[in-house]
Amino acid sequence: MISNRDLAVDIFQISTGSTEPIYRQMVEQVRRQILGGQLLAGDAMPSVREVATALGINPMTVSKAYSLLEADDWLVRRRGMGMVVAEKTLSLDEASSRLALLRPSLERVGTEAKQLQLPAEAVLSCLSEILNQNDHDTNTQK
Amino acid sequence: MISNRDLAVDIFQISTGSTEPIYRQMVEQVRRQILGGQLLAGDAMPSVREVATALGINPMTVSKAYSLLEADDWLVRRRGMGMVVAEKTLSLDEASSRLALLRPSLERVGTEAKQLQLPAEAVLSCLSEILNQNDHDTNTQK
Amino acid sequence: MISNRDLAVDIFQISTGSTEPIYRQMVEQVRRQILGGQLLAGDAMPSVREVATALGINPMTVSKAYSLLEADDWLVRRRGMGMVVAEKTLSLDEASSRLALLRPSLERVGTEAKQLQLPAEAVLSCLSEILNQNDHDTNTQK
Amino acid sequence: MISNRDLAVDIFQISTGSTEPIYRQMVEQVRRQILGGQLLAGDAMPSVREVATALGINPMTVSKAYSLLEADDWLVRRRGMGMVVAEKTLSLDEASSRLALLRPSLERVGTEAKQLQLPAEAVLSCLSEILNQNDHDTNTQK
DNA sequence: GTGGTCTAGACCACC
DNA sequence: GTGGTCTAGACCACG
Repeated sequence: MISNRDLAVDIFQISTGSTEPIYRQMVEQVRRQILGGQLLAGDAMPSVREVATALGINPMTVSKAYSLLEADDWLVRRRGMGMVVAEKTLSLDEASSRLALLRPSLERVGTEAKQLQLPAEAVLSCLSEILNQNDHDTNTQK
Repeated sequence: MISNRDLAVDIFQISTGSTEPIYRQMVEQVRRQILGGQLLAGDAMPSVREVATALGINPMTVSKAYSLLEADDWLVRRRGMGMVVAEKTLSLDEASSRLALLRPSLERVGTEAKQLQLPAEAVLSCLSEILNQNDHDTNTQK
Repeated sequence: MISNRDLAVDIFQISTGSTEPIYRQMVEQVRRQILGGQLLAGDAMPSVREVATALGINPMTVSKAYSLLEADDWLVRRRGMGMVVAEKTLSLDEASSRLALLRPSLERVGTEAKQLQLPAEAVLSCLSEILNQNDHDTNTQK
Repeated sequence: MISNRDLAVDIFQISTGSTEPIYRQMVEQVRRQILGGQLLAGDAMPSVREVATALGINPMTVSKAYSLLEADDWLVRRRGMGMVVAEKTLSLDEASSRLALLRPSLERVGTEAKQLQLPAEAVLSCLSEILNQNDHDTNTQK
């Protein structure tokens, strides 16, 4: 069995050291997981308090992220029953569409690699390694 | 001939929309270009005013970035001659060392790709394309 | 001369007794005043702190309203220089379009009047009186 | 014949999307209908369960509204017979008195119309249309 | 139990 | 000076 606490930890990977605000990290992660299909329409999100205690952050920070996601129709509020993943009209089944969402981060890597004068092969093999590691994690986790 | 204005544009790629503070973007970019060898010890940096007008940002922001770079011994202030790239004792000739600096960005791509459920091949080929494009730009630009 | 404090009081008419949250009242009022033409693209909004002290509410409440307005592209944030009315692509010059925005409130009046069994003439003459009073205020104020 | 389910739908016009709490919407609507004479002393109210299922809301919400109405002597609890409209000592036969209860909503329309820069005639004709539509509904319904 | 609102106060980033 | 973020804690509305 998976507790709600684990659910919160599973959904959110927060890095407090980043300049990216916590609430924004949460918003982006939920968006991507909805688009990626890990979070399906109707899935219940862990409650504000659960997430807050699991991640050791303030409930209002979580609430802010949830509110923004609700305002953009990614989540729906069920009165007194928490937040649920909304049914998005737009579907991004096509991997190519989802790839477009990754592009800004890839271009960031591109400029950084260029400035560091790194050969393309080195960068690609390093990324390949990271991606395979992720797959491995996912598989063993199942 | 290349004006200083062009130089400023060449060195700094600022995105005002990002949550990443402008001054930090500038600091990181100079650091990487020194490590990568685009900026060599003794090279003159464009003046605060030139950078500010070229990029349309506040001179104090540029000044802050320069001050931080000076405090970390990446730049040296030459009286009457503006800022100059310092001679760093530590060298990162090894590409592997410089690759380590790129690693955080690569891991960010990794987690985003995983959340978007994107296949590794698609991500790698897209990045490969971006890296080659950059090389091409550099070549034709020369 | 008009102080910024007066500006804040002029733009925002907050009723703390209402069930409508303060920040939402503010959002709606700014939206209507942009649509109505009282607030023009480029106009500077009073600062968060000014509004907060003028209305006697918490700065974060004002900030929340401003953030929501920014998220919906009604306001634009000028770094370090406060918020400014955005240039909306959509124009609602037509009074008929703006009337549509008033419709929910009118229908509320309709159901309430029906439940109170009030004759249409009485309701209309009362509203007419209120509207003329407003015009009068505006004229004498000029 | 009119079922109790229809009765519930007839008495209560609930908008779940509103910021106005559901129970308060219910309280206000019952009050207005008693003052307006649609609900007469001795009339039986539909049961909590009937209202809840008819409107698709939580029974506790209905119960809360009824309790508040009872506390304010608008309804009386008859053992085994549910809630019944009370005999109010105060009477608001005069339309002018009941009009006063509508005034807050009318003033809200006034401020919104002013902010939207709408001409009085347009607002009045739109409201007139709505009021006539209501009358028409009532007549044909009978 | 759920989320929402508001307050008070601290600290940061940017101009 | 500007707005932004986060925390801590109280209270409300709803189920």
